[in-house]
Amino acid sequence: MKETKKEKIIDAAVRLFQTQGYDGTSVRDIASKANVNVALVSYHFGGKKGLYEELMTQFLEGYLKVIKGEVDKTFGSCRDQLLSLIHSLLEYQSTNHFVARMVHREMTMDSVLVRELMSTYLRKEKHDLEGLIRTGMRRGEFRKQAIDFVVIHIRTMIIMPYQSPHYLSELYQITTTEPYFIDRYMKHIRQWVDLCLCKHMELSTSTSYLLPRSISQ
Amino acid sequence: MKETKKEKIIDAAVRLFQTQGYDGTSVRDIASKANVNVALVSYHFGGKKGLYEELMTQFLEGYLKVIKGEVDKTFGSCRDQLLSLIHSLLEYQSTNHFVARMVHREMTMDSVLVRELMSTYLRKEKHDLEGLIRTGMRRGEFRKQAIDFVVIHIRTMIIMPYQSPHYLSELYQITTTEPYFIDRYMKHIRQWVDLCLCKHMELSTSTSYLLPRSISQ
Amino acid sequence: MKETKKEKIIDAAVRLFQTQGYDGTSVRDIASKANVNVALVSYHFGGKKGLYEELMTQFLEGYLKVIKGEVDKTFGSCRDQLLSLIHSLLEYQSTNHFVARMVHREMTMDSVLVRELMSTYLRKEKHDLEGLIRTGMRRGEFRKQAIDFVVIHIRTMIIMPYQSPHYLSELYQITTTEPYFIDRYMKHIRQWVDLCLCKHMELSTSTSYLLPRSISQ
Amino acid sequence: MKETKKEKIIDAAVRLFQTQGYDGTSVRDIASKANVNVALVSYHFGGKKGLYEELMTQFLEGYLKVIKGEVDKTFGSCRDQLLSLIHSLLEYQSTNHFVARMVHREMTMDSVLVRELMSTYLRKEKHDLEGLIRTGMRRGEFRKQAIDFVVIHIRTMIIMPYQSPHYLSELYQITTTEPYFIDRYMKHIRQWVDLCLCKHMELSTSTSYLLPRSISQ
DNA sequence: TATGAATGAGAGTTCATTCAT
DNA sequence: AATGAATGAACTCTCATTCAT
Repeated sequence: MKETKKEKIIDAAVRLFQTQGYDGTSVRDIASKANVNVALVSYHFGGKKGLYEELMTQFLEGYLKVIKGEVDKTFGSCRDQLLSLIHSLLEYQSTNHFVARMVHREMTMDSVLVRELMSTYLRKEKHDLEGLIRTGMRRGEFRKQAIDFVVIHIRTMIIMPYQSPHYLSELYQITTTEPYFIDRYMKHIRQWVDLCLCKHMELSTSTSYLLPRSISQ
Repeated sequence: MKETKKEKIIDAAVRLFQTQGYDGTSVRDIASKANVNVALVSYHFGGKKGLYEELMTQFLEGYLKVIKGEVDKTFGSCRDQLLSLIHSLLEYQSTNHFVARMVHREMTMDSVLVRELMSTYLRKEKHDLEGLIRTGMRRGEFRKQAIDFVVIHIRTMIIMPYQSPHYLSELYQITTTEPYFIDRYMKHIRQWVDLCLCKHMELSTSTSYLLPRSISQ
Repeated sequence: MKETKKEKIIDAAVRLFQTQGYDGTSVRDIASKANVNVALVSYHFGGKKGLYEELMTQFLEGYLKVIKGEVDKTFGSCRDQLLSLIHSLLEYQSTNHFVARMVHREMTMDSVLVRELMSTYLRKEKHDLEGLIRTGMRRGEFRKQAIDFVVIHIRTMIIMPYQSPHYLSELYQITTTEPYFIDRYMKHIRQWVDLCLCKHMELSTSTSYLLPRSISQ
Repeated sequence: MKETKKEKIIDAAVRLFQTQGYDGTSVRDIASKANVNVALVSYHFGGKKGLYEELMTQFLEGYLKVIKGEVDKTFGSCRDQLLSLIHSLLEYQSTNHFVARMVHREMTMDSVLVRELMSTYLRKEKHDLEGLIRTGMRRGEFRKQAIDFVVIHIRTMIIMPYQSPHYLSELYQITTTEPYFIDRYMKHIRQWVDLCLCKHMELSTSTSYLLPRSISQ
């Protein structure tokens, strides 16, 4: 057996949580989709809630790690760093798109866990994004404006394709997992960054930013 | 009794669905919060599902009606019409912010109902938004660019404050229901419209668009 | 309105009890089939149980009355009287075949009511049937044999077509309500009476008994 | 534990269905009579309906098997074979008298399941009984007469003691499960067969038919 | 006489979890 | 590590009935 039973449970859970939500998915659903005994969920994860929390934190930890990795890089411009960060987060979510979707939906719930996760993970995300924008403004790269809405706007753009993929695919036949989606979407984002965020004179001259080869436009 | 029991049920349901999600809310929760007998939910709405569907369609119908109302108005510019439309939709959601939040979350589920609602309601929303943008481009008001992402971007901005209000309030102390939130948020959106959507020369000259007094900037 | 609402309820109840049994039929079923408000059942009959008991006793009272009417007639022979009695009971059940079916099924339940009805009604039926058979034996018309089984056998034959009409129609395409069924069935019963009950020498001579014209063989 | 919990459920269900009917019995009744958790009924039988169907089909399958066993035997006369068949069916029902009573009552309902069971099981019963009677007529053992009513009559006699045992015990103090009941009842049936079914000349000579010792008269 | 709203009780089923094996 | 049996709690919904109108 290639995949351990524990992994099979995770895979099944992710897929079901993503489609039906946490409360809409039963342990039996998961077990039967994973071809595994029901009791195993409790055995391996200490129950449905444990499995759920593991999925949430794993995703968010990876998410944070991506941010940290990008923030630690040295870039010529804040603009390029921001675009690289956004790109990496899109790729991370694309790789784990089922979990991503699940996490984004569950994060709209009003529970103790969600509040905790926000404090633990999203606060860091907020902090790092704000730091980046603030630096850009200080350096004169970005236009001065209310920082809150800018950060929120950026975050919304990052998350949207994996929060409403169903909407995109149903109404626009856009599959957020297909190879070139991120490239196309990045073009849109880059435009936003250059027009809305950066100071205007620079906008026509600087057209490229450094990226790993694989995601070059 | 001022509020009929049927209305009390709706109010309770909206509040609970919004916080815990549809599957996370039990009929008994609703009934007890509404100070009403459990059986009354089935009596008035034909069950939990019926109540849920009524809430969803009611909200979406009202949403569409707002769009229709705005599209039928005559404006000097597409820009002003777009901004007025966005503003009205924000106000509509603000008035029904509990339902709005519930609907936006449930719309990320993968169910037959959601698919139907998308076809019935969101397809119209998409159609009208696209029409508006396309007209603006034809008239030379808006810059030519991929229409898909533009529409999606606009929709995302409209919806975001009521899809993730919890995030905003928890991390930014932004209450999306407070009186001036819409004004502040509109300023941000207007900036986006002028910078990203409109052709640049005009951007510094036209600064106002017609709105009812109450929402003047 | 030709039929009063009370009668409409009775009709609907009879049809439903007959098909689904008492416990399998809800007051709402009855009311909706009768196009009548649910509360009317309680109003007119003091509840589902009251309606049920009224149907049961009405049928059984009529049943007893038929027996009494036949027993009081004067016949030349016990054989003819027995056959006339059987015939009348078949006709009575045929006229009220829905109630008949319902009563016969419900009579196989084990409840206080059933026990009471047995004591009140079926005991009389038993008494009269036994009397008739006993007289026939005393007069030398009927062969002497265990009276218990004979009476039970006769009763079973009387009841069978309305206790298992569904069986007959499903497997034999015999409709127990069609005009000539009773005639055909009586021929069978008469054969049984003549062969099994009567002394043999007489069997070929006496061939007819007095009946209303319509059911003449 | 001698009896498994599954068996305990079956026993309790049979007893309750028999007394109160299927619709009159609740799963909780069954579980509490069986000293078992309510959920176990759904676990083992997939719900009340599943349990019910299992009981029905199990009984009817056994019933058919008895018929098949008798039909396959070789007898000197059709009369003896018929009597042996009837005897075996009485014994089978006597052994499972609770289920028998339940099945016979439920078979008078008008449901999809009943229609299916009739097609599946009772059609075979009808076929075999008809075959036996027809052979008897061809061989000259049985008097020629309408075969339908004969078969129905026989079936009615076979079933009656277990369809209306309550009637018998209440009004006649006849317990259909007591050891000698079948013997006494068989005497009555044999009389019917000899008088009504067989040709008359033979009736006084042939008085016995081969049976296993245990049921010799 | 008739009704729609409302109710408490109980229906059958599913839930996540535990336990002995 | 893995399982099938078993459980108590909770689920949604329907039940027959009552009540004010």
